[in-house]
Order: sequence, then structure tokens, then C-alpha cells
Amino acid sequence: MTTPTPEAQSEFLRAMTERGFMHQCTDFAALDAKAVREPVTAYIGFDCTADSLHVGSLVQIMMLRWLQKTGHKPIVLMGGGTTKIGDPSGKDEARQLITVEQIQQNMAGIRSVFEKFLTFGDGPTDAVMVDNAEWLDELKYIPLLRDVGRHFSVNRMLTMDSVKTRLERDQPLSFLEFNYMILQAYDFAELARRHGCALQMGGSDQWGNIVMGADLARRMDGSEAYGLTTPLITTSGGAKMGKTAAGAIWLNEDRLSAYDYWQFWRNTGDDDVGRFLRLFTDMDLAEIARLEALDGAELNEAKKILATAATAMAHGQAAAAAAAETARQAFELGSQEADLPTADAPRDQLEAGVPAFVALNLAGLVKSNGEGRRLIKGGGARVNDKPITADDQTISLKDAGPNGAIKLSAGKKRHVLLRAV
RNA sequence: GGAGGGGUGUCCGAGUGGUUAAAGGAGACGGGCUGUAAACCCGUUGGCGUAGCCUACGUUGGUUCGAAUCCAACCCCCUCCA
Repeated sequence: MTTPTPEAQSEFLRAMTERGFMHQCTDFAALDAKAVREPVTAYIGFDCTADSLHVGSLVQIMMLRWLQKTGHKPIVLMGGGTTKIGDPSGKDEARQLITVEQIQQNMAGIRSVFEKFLTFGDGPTDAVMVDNAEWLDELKYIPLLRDVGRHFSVNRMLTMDSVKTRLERDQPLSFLEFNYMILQAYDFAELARRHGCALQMGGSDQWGNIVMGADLARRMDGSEAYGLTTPLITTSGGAKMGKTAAGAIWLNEDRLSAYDYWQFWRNTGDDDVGRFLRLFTDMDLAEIARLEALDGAELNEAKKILATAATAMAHGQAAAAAAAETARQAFELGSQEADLPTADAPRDQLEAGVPAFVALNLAGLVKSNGEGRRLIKGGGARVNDKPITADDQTISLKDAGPNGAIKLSAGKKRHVLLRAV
């Protein structure tokens, strides 16, 4: 591994270093030279444990995007095969195995996310998506691991005399207990063969796996193989990115609305604005430097720009502009006309009037009536921007504005228009 | 295969017969201060139209007036030995 140097010659590595993507690289200078000389094919693997990706993977996605933008070819490797085993790194307990059908479904969901960020096709720098089940399944290795391998505890195997002595004598220990590593490494070798892939990228937690892969590709076929990792991106508060109230910040619309996605970025901490602009937008570095230098409350302008740019990438320009406008109306004008998220409630119920805590529940702002009551007691609930003081205060169609909807709020940031149907 | 330890709410983690809807912490939500930020302070944090009732401490049974707590069987995890 070589220390990344700021004076990269290739456009790709220059972007990586300057924008803060670079953490470790197996051979920075050689990779840099290669990237200057010719288009490099590189891949990042994604597992299929969920049907969408969230902000935690965004650094990786953006890295592929830059790769493509700077004239190289990205491969998105879906871990259809490896997901059947589960990555042990960073996990303190074994994960539940998920079904093959589930994996297929998840893969389809993830594919739709990527189409927003990369250009797919058959051209020399078009992105391609491949599934490692294509080659791993043929090995007939996975059925064995699923059925038999799960019953063996590595912890225990390591304590066995035969193994222990080998470790103590510093002799190589191969195979069964390192299945995931082996299969992942095999991916690199296979991609090098099939697609001429020369670079694997990933988060710093994947460093071990990536180095193994590059090694294997080199040994098996003498392929030119490099690895590169990004730093773990946390907020300045030290928290992992992408976890909030509702859980993860998903990248697709049906898991998280464009408006909420916009809000996520809008609420970026002061200290993170510059870093996030570099990582998560395509914006020019000079412009970012200017925005980052803004002081105090002015920094809010930079956050809005960040939010709109990031949202445009995941949800499209129009959705981003709409989210920004909705936010402006809701926060800066306090208007009810805003295009806020809506919820439906039966007309007869609303006509008769329901207690406020039930209305909050209907609007989806709280998960139970009890939570609604608590919210009201805590002073966080409002109808049409007026605080609700008693939890049995009646909400009915009389509270509806000119557009026929009742605006309910939980706290300052969460608003819903309740409509009768 | 043998011996021991353990499975508690979103998570971590106390709790070894009753006043335990279950300490404490984290997280989350709400309020205050602000700039829709951070930090800090305060409150809330199973469900039910709140009255008491219901549901909850791996699963299923049992003992008891009463069980997260005792017993049995089963499932899962861990540690040590072979």
C-alpha cells in the first residue's frame, strides 16, 4: 500500500483525493499511471440484504460515478452469491440467512437506484451490472456452505489443536473458515477475466477482502489488479451516516420521499457541509470552497444547495426543486398551500370530528394513540400551525383550509396534510 | 461427544418469588436555546378514547394465592475440554 499523494496525474485519482474519497490504495502510483494511459475498468460489490440502498452506500456510488465521468468503466457487482453466505466483517454475531427469492427481489430494487447515478449500456465506458451468483453458483459451493458450513463455528475451529499449532508456527491457514473472503476474492479474479476489470474499490472495512481479491487475481491469471478504499464517512458528531428516526435514509422514492431525502441533507451539521458537498455532489471544487466559507446562519444557503443537488441526483431535478420549494413554503413562509406529504382519512370520520390524538395517528405522524397523547402533552402537536392544547380537542373538516386539507404538525419539521376521502 | 454459562423492551444492560410495564445507559421523539445545525438543559419513550384492563423478559408446559425470577422439556448462542 502506498500513501495517496495529492499530485495525482489522472483525472480520476485527482478527483478522488481532492474530494475526500481516498483512504487506502494498493499501489497509487501504478494505478494513477494506468488511469492516464487507458480506461480502467473497476468494480464495487454491493450485497443484497435489503431491497434498496441507503445513504451509507452513497460514497461508493458516487465513486463509481466519478469513475465513469472521468472516462473509465464502472462495474456494479451484485452479491447475489455472496449474500447467501453473509459478510462476517464488522458483525458481532452471525446473520440470519435470507432466502434466494428475497435476494432476487432485493437485487431488482437496487438496480433501479443505480440507474439514477450511472449510465448503463454497451459502450466502452458504460456501466454494467453483474451478479456474482453467475459464477459462484456454478461452483456448487454455496449449497454446501449453506447446508453444512453454517454448523461449524470458526471460534471453535481456531481452538482446535491442529489449527492452533499452525497459527502459532505462522504457517498459512487456508480455506473453510474464510469462505466469504475466498469467494469475494474470487469475484475479482472472475471480473478480471470476464470484463478486464483491474480495480476494486470499497469502504475501508473491505480493505482486507479487497487486498485478498487483488492478490488472487494476480496469482491466478497474472491480471493487473489494484484496490482502493474510501474512509468511513461519519458525521462530525461521530455517528454513522444514514441512520435517523425512521431508520435508514433510503435512496429510492418508495422507501423515502424526495422531500424527506431533501430534508435529511438540509439538516446536515455545520461542520459537515463542505465535506458532504465534495463527496455527494458533482459541484465544482472552487464553488464548494466558497460555500463552505460561509459563516453562521449563511451556511444554511450552502445546506440548501447541498440538499437540492443531492436530491436531484437520486430523484431527479424536478423532484429536488419541488422539495426545496415545499420546504421554503413550510419553513420560511409557514404557508398551508405547500405541497406537503398528504395522508387520507375516511370522510365520515372527519365530518363527525375525531379527537386530536386520533387525527395525528390517522395522519401517520405518530404510531399509536398513546404516542399522540404524549406528543400533545409535550406541546409538540399543532393543527394549522396552532398548538393543540388538549388531547381530546376535536379535529374535523371545519379545520380544513381552502384546499380541503387539515395541516397537522408534529414538531417543527414534520407536517402532513390530512385529506378526507 | 463431555462440562459449564447465557437468551430481558429499538439496542446495550440490571433484575433470582409479590409494590416490576421491568433500574441504568444509548438511540429516538417532543420542548427550550438557535440558524430547520452542533453543543447544552428539560420532558417523553408497550397497547387500548387513560378507566382499569390487555400484551410483554427464547418456546411450550408445570409449581404457586402470585413467576422475568422456581421446575421440566425443547430451540438458539457462547466458553472450556476431546
